[in-house]
Amino acid sequence: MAIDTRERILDVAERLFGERGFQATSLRDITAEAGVNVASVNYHFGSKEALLAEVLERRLEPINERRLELLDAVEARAGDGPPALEAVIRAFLSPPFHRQRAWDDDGQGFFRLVGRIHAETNEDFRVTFVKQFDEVFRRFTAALHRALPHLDDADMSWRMLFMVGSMAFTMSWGPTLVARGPAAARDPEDVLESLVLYAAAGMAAPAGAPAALAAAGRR
Amino acid sequence: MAIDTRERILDVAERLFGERGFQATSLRDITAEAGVNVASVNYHFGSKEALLAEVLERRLEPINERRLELLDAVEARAGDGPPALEAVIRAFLSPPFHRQRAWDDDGQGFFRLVGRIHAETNEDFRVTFVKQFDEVFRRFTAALHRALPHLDDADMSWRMLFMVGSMAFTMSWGPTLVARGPAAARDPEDVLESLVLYAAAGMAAPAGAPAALAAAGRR
DNA sequence: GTATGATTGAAACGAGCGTTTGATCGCGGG
DNA sequence: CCCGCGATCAAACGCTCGTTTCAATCATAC
Repeated sequence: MAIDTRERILDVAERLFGERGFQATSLRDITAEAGVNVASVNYHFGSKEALLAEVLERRLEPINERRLELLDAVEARAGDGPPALEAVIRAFLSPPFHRQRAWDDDGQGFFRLVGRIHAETNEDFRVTFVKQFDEVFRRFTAALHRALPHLDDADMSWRMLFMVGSMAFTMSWGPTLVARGPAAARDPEDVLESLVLYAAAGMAAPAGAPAALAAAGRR
Repeated sequence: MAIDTRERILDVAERLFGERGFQATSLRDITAEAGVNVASVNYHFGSKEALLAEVLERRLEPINERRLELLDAVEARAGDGPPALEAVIRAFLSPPFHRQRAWDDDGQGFFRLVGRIHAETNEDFRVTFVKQFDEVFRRFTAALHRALPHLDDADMSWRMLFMVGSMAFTMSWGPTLVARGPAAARDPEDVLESLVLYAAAGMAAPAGAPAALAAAGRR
């Protein structure tokens, strides 16, 4: 049919990967729903894995670009001083949320996919996946170090992992939570704001006592 | 062979599900490595899905029991007053970590599996999975409400999702992070402590402004 | 020692998977 | 007009999957 076969495949794949996961979605599911031939995936993308990579890249590239733009603005505003913690965190967290106007949007496919992708796939894919975030992580780590000089490298690494975890989990389970607990239903924009406040407070928490000492004190 | 076929299958399944994910692990992988017949999985457990359920239950039941025990102690200590926030959070977060003495432990299989399982599987399984946490969630929600009276139901739901997200993500990616970034390598016990501090600070963050108002103010 | 019921074993089943093939279509340039 | 080529199609390939079958084996109670 053919307005653009490639684009149709990418759209459907994004949604189905998000809904069911990568492994559980077959190329036949995707192509049937997109109204194209099975062979077209391998013709246009080469393989199922390559399709996943392209689905992710199509969305992640603009998101990571936007993150860096926002961080540039925050750092410019800060001049030589430390950047504002909350602003740095907002620069990191807001871009993926801004595709998601409502919880049942079309964007939901990608939203959930990003949440999922962190837990699925094998170790090799993780490495490839992480590489796409290389610059983003370097820049944000540096900015956060300036905003939070009391944290050492290890503390910072773990806290960033905590932050990304909250984000990924929210993207993956948010729709489920909203669908089942009416009390929790809120604008995605408000959830983002809530997440920014939470992460900023967590990041700014006092550093834990050094390893061995703290452990000895507790036991 | 045969000390206990059931147990051997559960052990190997736990590790492989953790390493590769549920869908990506075949019963033939599991049974070959356990040195048992393929048919024994269906004989002892009924199906692959039922095997997963039992793998999870074997570990989660004692973990959730321990969580409630610890919460009982915290609440007893608090008497009629509000329980200590950090203690409540530690009661929730510490049990799954205490199976994990080192990052390359045998316990790692389950550790990573729990992280993975939150993002894998289909919507139906999620519902079943969540039910196992019903009491735990109710009890901890109530305790946290007492410790943090300034949060409404929606705020609390989302912040608990954030907390669980940090935990799950740490369990899933912690080993990867440690393996690749030597700076981040720390005792799991210290990472737990770091996570408790982070989550307590995040939970205690001021409540966001009401939805529409905050949005209007920002835009 | 033999009957009995639980467990294990080798083999096969049918279905679904990702991928490949080779014919066919549609269309813009010579 | 038709040639050439990218795009599409139906069909098939080879493989792996979860599950089932049914005979062989084992442990136990009589």
